[in-house]
Amino acid sequence: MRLATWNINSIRMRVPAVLDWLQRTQPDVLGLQETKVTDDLFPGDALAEIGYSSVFVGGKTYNGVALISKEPATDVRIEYPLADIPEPRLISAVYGGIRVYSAYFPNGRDPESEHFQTKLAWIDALGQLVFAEAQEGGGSPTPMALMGDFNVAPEPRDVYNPELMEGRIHFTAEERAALERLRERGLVDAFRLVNEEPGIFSWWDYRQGMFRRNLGLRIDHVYTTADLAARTTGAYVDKDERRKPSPSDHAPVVVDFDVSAA
DNA sequence: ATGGTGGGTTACCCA
Repeated sequence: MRLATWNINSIRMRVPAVLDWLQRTQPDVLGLQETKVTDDLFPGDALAEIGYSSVFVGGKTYNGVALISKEPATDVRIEYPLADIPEPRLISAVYGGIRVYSAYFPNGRDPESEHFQTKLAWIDALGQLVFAEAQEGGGSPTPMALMGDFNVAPEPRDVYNPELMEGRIHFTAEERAALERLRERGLVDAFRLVNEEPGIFSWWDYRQGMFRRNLGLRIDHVYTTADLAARTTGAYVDKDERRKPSPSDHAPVVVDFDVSAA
């Protein structure tokens, strides 16, 4: 099973890029963030023409998330407001018995701002929600893949200059601790199970030639429950996509799982 | 410390 996550920074600006990428990459499920489109204008028809079905929730100008899949989604949940943030930042659905989330974590803006505290509260509320959903029904927990733009670089090897970035937005101790709490509860950074090198990033600021100089952050993640993580077979960031004309500021992150005997 | 770039029902916007 191939899962992918991509902050697309306007789906309408990049319909041809998404169609081309899907056809070349063939993910089973792609989570998109920052679709920046109302539901009536989501390009579901163009995706359906290449064999992908879509579920989505969005709004004008900001935010918006979607799940694009080969097999139709079941038990779709549009999950907001979360922690009192009334923005479409979370959607999930079940594919092959796995609940897959596309999540757009709040940016936080500045560690001194109220938006930063709201971000931390949102992450903790997300943790409460996903584990509660996994336990529904009382039997064995539903396997899960929580993927999206987390807006947090979890470790020093995930930022281009740990000393410079320490304490700045996306790399504060508080944000790292919030992700650590997700991992302590059983989620695993599947990417890092198979790809341990430093200097692998998923986002580069549009400004100051940051991409050209490879000054970025790894803030887009695929966190899975341990049962699924144990089946991780590969992971990569599709940096070529960020090189193209008019790219999103994020590159797609792809993680493969062998679920054949699951 | 600032601003650079780029998205979008172009805003004292947000990333």
